[in-house]
Amino acid sequence: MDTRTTRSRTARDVALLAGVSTATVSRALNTPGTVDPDTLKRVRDAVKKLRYVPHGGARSLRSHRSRMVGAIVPSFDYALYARTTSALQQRLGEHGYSVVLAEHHYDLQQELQVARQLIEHSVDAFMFVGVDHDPRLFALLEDYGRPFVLTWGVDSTDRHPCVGFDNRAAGHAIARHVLALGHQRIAILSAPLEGNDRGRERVAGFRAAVVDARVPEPHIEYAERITLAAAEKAMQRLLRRERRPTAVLATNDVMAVGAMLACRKAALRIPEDISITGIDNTDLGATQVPGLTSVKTPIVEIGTAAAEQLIARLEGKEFVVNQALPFEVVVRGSTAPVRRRKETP
Amino acid sequence: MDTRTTRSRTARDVALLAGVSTATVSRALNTPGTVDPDTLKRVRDAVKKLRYVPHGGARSLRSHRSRMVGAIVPSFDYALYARTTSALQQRLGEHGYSVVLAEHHYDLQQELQVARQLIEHSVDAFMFVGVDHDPRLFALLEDYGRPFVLTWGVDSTDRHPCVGFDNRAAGHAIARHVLALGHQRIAILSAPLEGNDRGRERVAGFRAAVVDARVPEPHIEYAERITLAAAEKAMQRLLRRERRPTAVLATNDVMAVGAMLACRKAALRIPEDISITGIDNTDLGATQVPGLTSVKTPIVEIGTAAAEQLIARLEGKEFVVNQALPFEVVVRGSTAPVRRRKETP
DNA sequence: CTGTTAGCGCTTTCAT
DNA sequence: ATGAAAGCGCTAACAG
Repeated sequence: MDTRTTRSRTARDVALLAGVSTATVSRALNTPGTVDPDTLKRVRDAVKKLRYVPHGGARSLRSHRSRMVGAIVPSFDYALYARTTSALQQRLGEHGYSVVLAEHHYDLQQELQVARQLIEHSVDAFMFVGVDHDPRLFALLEDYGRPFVLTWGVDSTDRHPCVGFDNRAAGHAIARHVLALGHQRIAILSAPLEGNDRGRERVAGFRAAVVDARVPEPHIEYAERITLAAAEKAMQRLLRRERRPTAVLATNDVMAVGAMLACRKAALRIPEDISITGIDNTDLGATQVPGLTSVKTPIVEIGTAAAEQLIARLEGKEFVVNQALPFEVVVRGSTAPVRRRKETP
Repeated sequence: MDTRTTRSRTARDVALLAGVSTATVSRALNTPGTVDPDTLKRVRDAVKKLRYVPHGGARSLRSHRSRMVGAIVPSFDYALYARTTSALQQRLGEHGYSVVLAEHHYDLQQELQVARQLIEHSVDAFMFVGVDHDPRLFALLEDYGRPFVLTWGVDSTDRHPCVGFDNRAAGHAIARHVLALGHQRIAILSAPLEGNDRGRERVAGFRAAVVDARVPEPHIEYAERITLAAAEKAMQRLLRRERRPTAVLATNDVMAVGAMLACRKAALRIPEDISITGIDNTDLGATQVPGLTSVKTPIVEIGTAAAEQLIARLEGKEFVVNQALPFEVVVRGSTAPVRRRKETP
């Protein structure tokens, strides 16, 4: 018995068995239409019999294409980017592409590092989350001629292809909802904003709406990480301040649900004592009691559209450079009209 | 300007600039200890200057190693496997490995298909979820000499390396908790069990505990998919049956929270009218009111341990073949002692 | 439609 | 410690 760790068959083995040349094996596999049906069958039988799997490395070495796409996301927690990636993978899979996935934990340096690693593994194209990145990342991609698509945001400067939605507008929309309910003492509960342009835009949208409404400048409290525990702590800090807000705008659902947890522990009633909003419309928020008012963002659609754009580009077809997908405010029980001043001490 | 899509530099370019041979460039990169410090510096400078990234395909073609590991999971939804994979990636990343991720949506045929695709992309090793797989999968892995680790379960037959926990024991433990509260009319709310040995084991554990307690055989209601909506529907079917159960054991937290949603709509009080349990101890369950009683499973630990096992094997070191990690019942407000018969019509 | 040939970029002997 | 040379498995270019 052969004891080597890898004992793969090669195109030569298949060629020998089928009585053809390796070139014909290659054609049978890649452009079956150009091969005689009889020959094709013999090759396919040989492939099956030998359990032949071609060597992608050799293929990409020769053809400069690997049929792999890299997806680099901030984090897999809370299923948000995981679901976008899942949609991406699904659509790309239909076209014979595999997806190589990596996280950078909101560290744009690490993002660059990881991208380099994936270029080394010959991925043909990239999906990134967010529009702000290390300039060296763009230089690298340009250098190695790798197409890419930025997601979860829209590039206002139109410099790079992207598929996402207007995070600022989303923040603005949900803040408008809260303002329309009469709230004047509004606070913002934010995820860390380093390397997180989505969060920054959302906060900017919140503030713009509040300022436009001539309501006092909102206090911003930052959580140390995007986790329920960190959000809860930040909310507790917020509640310890002088004048408690009547409404809290959180930059995403995790922050918002963390805020809800803090309110429960502080025996504050939602929405009677305080209104809370999230963004992203996750199951986590939707299943709370009361349900979390949030913005439904195009989580899955982004993945599908990004895949389609990349496929188009890789196949040299036309594509829409800048795609802004729609979002929608979803009102649930966590927001209500503000109560009379005297009732909230 | 060069208009080719890929204009990568090669080891030759680096060699020329550094005034050495390509062999030395290779050594400088892979075994820096065997190269003269001066030469090493010249090579490294050249690498940096040219923004040289080696071609992984060529490397794996020659060296039979790609430093990529494939992780094939059922699904990214609900962050469960995503978090395991995240831990896997983190640990593997520290050792210079990248992770290629793929889903199979509980279809073991597709799993086989995807594995073949990843072998084509030369991944060095695999992580799979669950212990039951298509026999052809194992044949393929054997054939191509790829080490693998099965996760999220333990292989009772000891045939394959695995890192997980005893799902049957987990189901048994939480069922014991419910039985100890005096429940006698117990129902099981199950995820689809096709291609899902974790679910099957959990259900088996539930049943064993119930049967041992000489309590009537539990009715099993199946959801069509692992989603909140499908779970809610299944629970509604359960509630329409003749004698409503006083406790429902769900095979995971998503099923359990879906059950909670159905109870809310039916105006059933939890836990006064009905007790509900999950498994996996997710944030989704923990943040419900009342909190979901569940089993805390080693979600992250599985990923880390799987990574460590694979690294050990890839580096030819000793490793523990069969790792069973601990779990723990977490009691929250969704379970309570059964009420007197007459109070539940 | 099919075979021959060359070579992608790298690592690995084997020399020195 | 370094270089020369061979070749991993595949596909593209060219001939027939």
